[in-house]
Amino acid sequence: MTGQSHDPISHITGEMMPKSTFINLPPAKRQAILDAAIAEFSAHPYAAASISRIVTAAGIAKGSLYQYFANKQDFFLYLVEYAVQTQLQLLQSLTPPAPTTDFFGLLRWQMSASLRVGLAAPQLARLLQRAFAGDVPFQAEVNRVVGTAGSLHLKQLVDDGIRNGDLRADLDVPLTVFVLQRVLGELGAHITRHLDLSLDAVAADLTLLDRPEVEAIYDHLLALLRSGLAR
Amino acid sequence: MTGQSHDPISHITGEMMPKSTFINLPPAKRQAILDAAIAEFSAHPYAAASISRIVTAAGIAKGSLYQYFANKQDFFLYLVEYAVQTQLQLLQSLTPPAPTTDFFGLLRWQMSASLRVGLAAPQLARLLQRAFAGDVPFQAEVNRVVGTAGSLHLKQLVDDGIRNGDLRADLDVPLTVFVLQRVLGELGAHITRHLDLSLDAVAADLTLLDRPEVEAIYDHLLALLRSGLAR
Amino acid sequence: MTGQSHDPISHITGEMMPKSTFINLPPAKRQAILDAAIAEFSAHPYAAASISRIVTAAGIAKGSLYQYFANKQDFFLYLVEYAVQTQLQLLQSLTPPAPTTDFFGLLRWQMSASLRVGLAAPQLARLLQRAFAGDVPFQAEVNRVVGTAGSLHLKQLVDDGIRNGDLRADLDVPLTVFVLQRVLGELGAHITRHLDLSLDAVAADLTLLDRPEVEAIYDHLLALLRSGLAR
Amino acid sequence: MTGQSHDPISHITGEMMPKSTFINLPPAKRQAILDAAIAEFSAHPYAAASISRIVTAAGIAKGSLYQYFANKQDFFLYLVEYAVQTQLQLLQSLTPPAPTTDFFGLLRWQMSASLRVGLAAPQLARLLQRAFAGDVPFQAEVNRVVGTAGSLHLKQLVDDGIRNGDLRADLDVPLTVFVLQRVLGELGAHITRHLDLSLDAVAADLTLLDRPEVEAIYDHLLALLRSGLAR
DNA sequence: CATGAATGAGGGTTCATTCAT
DNA sequence: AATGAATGAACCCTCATTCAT
Repeated sequence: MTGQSHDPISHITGEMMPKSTFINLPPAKRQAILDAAIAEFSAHPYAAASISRIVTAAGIAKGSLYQYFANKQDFFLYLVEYAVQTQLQLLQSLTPPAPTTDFFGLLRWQMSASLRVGLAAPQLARLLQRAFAGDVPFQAEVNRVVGTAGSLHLKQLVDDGIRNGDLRADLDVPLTVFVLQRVLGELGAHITRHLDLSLDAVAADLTLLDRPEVEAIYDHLLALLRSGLAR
Repeated sequence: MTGQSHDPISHITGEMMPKSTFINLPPAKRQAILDAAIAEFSAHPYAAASISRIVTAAGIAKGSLYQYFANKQDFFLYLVEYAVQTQLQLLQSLTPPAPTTDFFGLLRWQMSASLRVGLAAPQLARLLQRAFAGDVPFQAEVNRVVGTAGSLHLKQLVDDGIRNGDLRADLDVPLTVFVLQRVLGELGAHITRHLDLSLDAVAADLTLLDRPEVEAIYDHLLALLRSGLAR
Repeated sequence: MTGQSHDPISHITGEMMPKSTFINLPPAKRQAILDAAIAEFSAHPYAAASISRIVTAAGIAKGSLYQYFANKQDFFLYLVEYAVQTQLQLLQSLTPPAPTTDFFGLLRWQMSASLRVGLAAPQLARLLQRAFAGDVPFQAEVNRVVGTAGSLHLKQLVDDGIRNGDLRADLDVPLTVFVLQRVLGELGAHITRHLDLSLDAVAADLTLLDRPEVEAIYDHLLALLRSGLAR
Repeated sequence: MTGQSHDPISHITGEMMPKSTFINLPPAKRQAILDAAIAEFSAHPYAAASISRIVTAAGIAKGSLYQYFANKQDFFLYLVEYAVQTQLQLLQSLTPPAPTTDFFGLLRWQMSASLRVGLAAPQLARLLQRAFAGDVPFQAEVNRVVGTAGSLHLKQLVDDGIRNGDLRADLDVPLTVFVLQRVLGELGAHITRHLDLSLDAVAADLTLLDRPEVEAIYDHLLALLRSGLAR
């Protein structure tokens, strides 16, 4: 496949795709650019991230980047999309739970999985955090690119839990999803902080997450969500 | 020498306070500067916020700002501190709950209070969010300035709840504090989003929070935290 | 009050004035900037003229120019205005004709005067030519700055000529003004070309225009305009 | 080697012709390139005209253009030549005047004809205007390409007029040609401006030029040139 | 012959900070 | 103490041209 003509999709999906020139790049070069860009955009807020530093780190000419992407915003949106896709792939590479698992079993798997995904690619996670933290002047485009992927998945989980009878039927579903999102989203940060681990250390050795202290935190959190705080 | 070179000394002396010149300013002028700065730093990420726009809006000379603060970072840190103090004052101005109230009663008050505080001064809230969202290249200094104010207060609440017997004695206290922090921190956003209110509308008319739907959300969240999700 | 309040004056006067910073510059420095800018904008079309070359030639920092003018367009518009004013002053410095001179006498003086003005400051003349030659992407602003100065003066001349009885009463005045404008506007170019003079040579020594051949051309042109081409 | 470096050889060999590759192109493709280029170079000053936009609009590869033409200047010079040729062809396609017509009759036909030609192909006219307005950094080459075509024709007309006895024998011929050139060159602009017509409107409907007001302007201008301004 | 990715100098502009007044 | 002009590095982006495929 050559694909050197104009990409018909880009007209439909708007400016969130790289030009075909980037797609057709030798994988090693493409990855070098991605690596440099992810490092830069995860280390600095969007406004402070520097295209110049990226091209220097990637070893390409500045003009080349503008053959691949229309502008800084387009570039960043592509990285956001790439980060989402990569994280989804990471997620799917993990051993899924048995299909018969109940809600809290699934939630436990979800905890471990999102932790591992977040820590396996901490730069991608940081980049995505930035994309949603009001860091960018084009929040709407970010949302359009990412869609509601994250919360939709959780909503499905809760809906199924109610249907299965695992959860109370009178739950405020949006509120429940909100709580789960907020808690799961930063659970990794809590654990690393609480166990005095550095993000880098964990990223370098994910087996640090197999420690019983971590399992204990999962258990505590599950107990809290399952039965509440009250005596 | 010109430019944005870092002063190595500032790291040693730890400047985070305005010089006395700012303290001694006529209150009206001081407030004009604060207003302009808070508007700018809440509207733009730290890196994109412009000193030039601030001094223009405040009607002062650019050089004057550098008589009051060592540099942009020092200025921002002062604003963070100011925001924290102001929010604490707002909090203390609200009718406190009866001292005999139990943990969940206190928590309910806390929900309403943090919502009102966040919405009464949305710019300050936004600025603080930015300060913690990795927006700034001097995260450590931010944490040093703010201290553990927020979570300390919640820890106290939980500790008391356990002591009073309102809460289960086997709670993982740091984990519980973490959950409460995460949930309370964005509860306002969830409510405004869920009830289709705009932040500005609520900020303009805090009585919108007196609607029964809001109370219902408090109730649901309290029930969830008290008794958990399980049937 | 805070925010990015607009300067109320700029809305009225429009962006065609330098900031006061330029006005207050030491005359020598101000002139150096003007000289460098006029040289650049007369030597290159607007789009090809380089701010970088100007500041280098003027010996100032690039940022300084942006303290004086809002942007390239604003800068250029100021130069256009300056060129018009300077040429008017040059014009007024020439010995005016006796007040009783008839139309064709006045026209003869006008020929000589506009020639001398155009050649005394050939860069300004060239810059103004560019400003009207569709060189700039903001033609409307150029016209607003310059106004109808040039053609108004000629119209006055023609109107007076008709009133005095020097000219036929049935003239199409706008057409006549158009013809005079077109012919006078490039008369200097015709003369230098025809007499094999270089613009620079004439600019360096205006007395070259005192040659009888030049006077002869005036006479021929006057005769042509007075009595037409027909035998 | 990259960049906009000048090829020193091109000055010697005087490339102003397209390479044979362009001549041998399928007519449809060749015309697409010409159309795109004329649109671009008539819409933007030479320095601001973009080769990238041209190849995009023409649907060809950027490199292909450099197979046809040595560089931007060479390309532009070819377009100038093409514009001149095309306008001459347009001119010859108009009903010529009777061969016995006198000078002023021929001039009247010339007025109408140059108006129609200029308005029938306004982009070509605009491009030629730019080529002569000092828009380009290679004025000498432009003049060499176009030659003295325009003024030669007028000179012929004047010479014949004198020989026929239609014109005064003591005319300064170069001056007369100069006057006619200047007046005829912008007559279209004067008429459209004076009659409140837009260039586009006239270009779309050339019959707008058949209005009696236009004829009246021709008559006035002829009278002015024939008998002069004096009473 | 056609292609279009690669180039890097150069474009205009903004920035936080300094310092002479 | 207050000023605001001066600075020049850094910003994002565009350009005409080349050359390996």
